[in-house]
Amino acid sequence: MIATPDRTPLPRKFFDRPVLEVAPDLLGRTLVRSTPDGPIALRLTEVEAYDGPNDPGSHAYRGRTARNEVMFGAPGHVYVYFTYGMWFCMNLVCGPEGRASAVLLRAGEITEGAELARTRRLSARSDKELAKGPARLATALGVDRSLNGTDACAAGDTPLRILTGTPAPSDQVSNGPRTGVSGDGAVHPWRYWVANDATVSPYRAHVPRRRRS
DNA sequence: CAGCGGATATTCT
DNA sequence: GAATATCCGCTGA
Repeated sequence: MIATPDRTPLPRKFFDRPVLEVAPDLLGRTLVRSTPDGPIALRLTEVEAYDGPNDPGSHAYRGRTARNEVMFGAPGHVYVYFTYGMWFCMNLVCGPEGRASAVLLRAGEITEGAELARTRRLSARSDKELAKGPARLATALGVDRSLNGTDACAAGDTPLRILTGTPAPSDQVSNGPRTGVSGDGAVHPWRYWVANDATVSPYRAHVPRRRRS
């Protein structure tokens, strides 16, 4: 069989599957962010699955709101949320439509456009840290709320798409509890990462923080 | 290196 | 009012 062309975007049917199938299958794939200043490419090394109605850790667990409405739409679209008053995080909506499941993109290795990513991540002490964490990943790629609802499967020079590429071999994929998730949602081992990869973010258990007076 | 406080939108109570 | 799918800069070992 002829090798798949490297720049082919993943089709919508890739995302129209249960989120627990899609999440590990995304590891090793390349995300391309096209900007007026040039492209940035990222090899995904860490993701987390959120399964709408069955998942207390999901933004969609308590139903549809203005913030999470993209999760209830078609697979293959980008859900961007703003958190802790400062940061953006990006997800890819999975199937079936209406289930409100999505994969949070937590970390990756910048493989193209590192110079551009560095200008957005001035605090990074090495290139390994450019996208080591979900908010860092979104910052490095210049992703904000204006891209919420973007179709990652559309043809042409779109702002965001995932290339077919080659997934990480399953024997190199590890999984465990999700980062920063509390309560009943913490029991699910739905964080997936490429084993022994230096760009994977450190695990942090959920810690409630006292509010300032 | 570990620990902790600050920033403060969005949602739920 | 309180918690959260986070990160950064400072403090002290």
